[in-house]
Amino acid sequence: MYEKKIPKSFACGMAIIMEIIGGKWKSYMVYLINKGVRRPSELQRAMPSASRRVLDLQLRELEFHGIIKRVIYHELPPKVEYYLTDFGASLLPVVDAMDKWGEAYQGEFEALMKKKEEPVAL
Amino acid sequence: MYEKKIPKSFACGMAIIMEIIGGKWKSYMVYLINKGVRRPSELQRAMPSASRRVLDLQLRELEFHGIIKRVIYHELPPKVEYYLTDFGASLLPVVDAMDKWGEAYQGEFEALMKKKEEPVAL
DNA sequence: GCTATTAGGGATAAATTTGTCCGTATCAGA
DNA sequence: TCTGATACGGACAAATTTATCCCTAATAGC
Repeated sequence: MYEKKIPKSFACGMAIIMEIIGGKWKSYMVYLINKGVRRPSELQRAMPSASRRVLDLQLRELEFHGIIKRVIYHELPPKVEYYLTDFGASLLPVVDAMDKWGEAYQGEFEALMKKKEEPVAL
Repeated sequence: MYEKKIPKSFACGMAIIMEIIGGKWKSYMVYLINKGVRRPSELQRAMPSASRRVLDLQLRELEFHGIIKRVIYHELPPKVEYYLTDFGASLLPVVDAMDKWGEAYQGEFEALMKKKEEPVAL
């Protein structure tokens, strides 16, 4: 996956959940997989700005961390589906809270950021 | 702060909250500041494994994003205190949920990771 | 024969984050 | 005078994450 050189220390709860869903698209993938978007190609269509390579890598990590389970159908063209494990499902309330906060405060956040750009009055 | 080359797109709520507390120590700092650990030197003593430089950088970003407010006392030796803004305080339930999840599932997570290291039976 | 679909890896580059080291300045105390 | 505390920034290096490009392999459709 990549040999880490700095040991991770999971001193607080945040460090653990960040290790798991800290990737750029991971939390959104958990969200989508739970919504029934199961196949890699579907996931990519749902997140067009994510590169397919990175989605694959992050799916591997979610699988490695026990959040999702990969089900392989031996068909052609290949078919794979991802499902949340029970462990992964336990994340849903948290992911949901994060998403809800983001939706609720997006306006305020963007307004704040916009103010930074305004020229300072003289 | 650093000129970003890849534009951020905040298509979903998760992306926003990740932008804000995605840094390695940010969520923990929000947590600590709320607990009353206000001065940079105190924060560092509370997180000895974080480098002071990075704490400063991430404090700047939290301030930039409107999460914390810096109060400067014009004294010597210098004194600075950080406080959560109202906007920052709105994050608390989410940060708390993340932390609680981490604490609750740390055992399960580590057990899962440990299994990966076990030799496969033949 | 081309093209597209499917899932994914190898190699590598670019972007970003984190860390290290040193320097500014001021005052207090040994 | 030397050391330590305080807060912070510059310059740079190292680690990590994300992105780009190209490859495999089987089948359906034109």
